[in-house]
Amino acid sequence: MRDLVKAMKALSDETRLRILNLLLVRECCVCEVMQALDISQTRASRNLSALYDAGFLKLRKDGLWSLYSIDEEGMKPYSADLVEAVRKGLEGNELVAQDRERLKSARRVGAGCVQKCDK
Amino acid sequence: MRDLVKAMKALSDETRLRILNLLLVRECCVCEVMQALDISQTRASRNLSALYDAGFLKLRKDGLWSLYSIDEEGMKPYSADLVEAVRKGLEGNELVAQDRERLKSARRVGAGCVQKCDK
DNA sequence: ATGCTATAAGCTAAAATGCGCATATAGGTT
DNA sequence: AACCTATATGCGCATTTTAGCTTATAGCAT
Repeated sequence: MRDLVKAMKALSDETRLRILNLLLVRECCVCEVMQALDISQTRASRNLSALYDAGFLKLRKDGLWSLYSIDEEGMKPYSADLVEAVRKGLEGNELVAQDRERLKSARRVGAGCVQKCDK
Repeated sequence: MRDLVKAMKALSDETRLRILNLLLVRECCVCEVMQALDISQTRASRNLSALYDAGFLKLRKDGLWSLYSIDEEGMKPYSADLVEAVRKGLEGNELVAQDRERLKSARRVGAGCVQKCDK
């Protein structure tokens, strides 16, 4: 029950739903999320952590980068249903479409991305 | 998006998950929920309203009683998925099993139920 | 009409949450 | 070594949420 409530809480925030939407496209590092959603580093990192703690994401380190992606295999069965419901619920939404669009031009290789992008 | 967040928020609370669990068994009035979960009238009423506002429930009035039930037909497709995920997520949980058990002895016909049960 | 009952709603305090600022950590480069 | 960069975290504050107490509303009975 505790875990279920935690999972639901993780999904009951617009920023985190937008992040999940990005990760439904592909694995992302924190600074790509910052760029695509146009949010601060703190905000991106904290909300990614929340989704991770709730069991939706897995984390892979590559040098300086933390690469988050949806943990298809590892997550609980009901969590997979929740992700599917989110996917359905976000379908046709204007904002998340823009986020996906911006993700295309987001770059992991940017020098000083964090300092430039943070607000 | 707003609606999806609202739906998730509605499900990100233990009391409301327990209420949903009761309604998965059958239609309930507020005072049956009070009895089954052993919670106050205010708490039962407020949390039922939250689930209703989020689009999960329908309401039927019968004299003094407000009868809430899961709005299978009326709810959005993704909401049905969410309810299914909750059902799965609560499976085997001790507390919700007890709640279901207590629901069996909860009575809508009790005289002065609210005054007696409230805490 | 009055009285009783089930539910809803206003007000309030307590608790939880979100996020910015600053700082810490850790991997990379020179 | 010193320095830069991506990410994580402690702290504080503002906002939101929860739930109790009280009161209001509305249906039923007498």
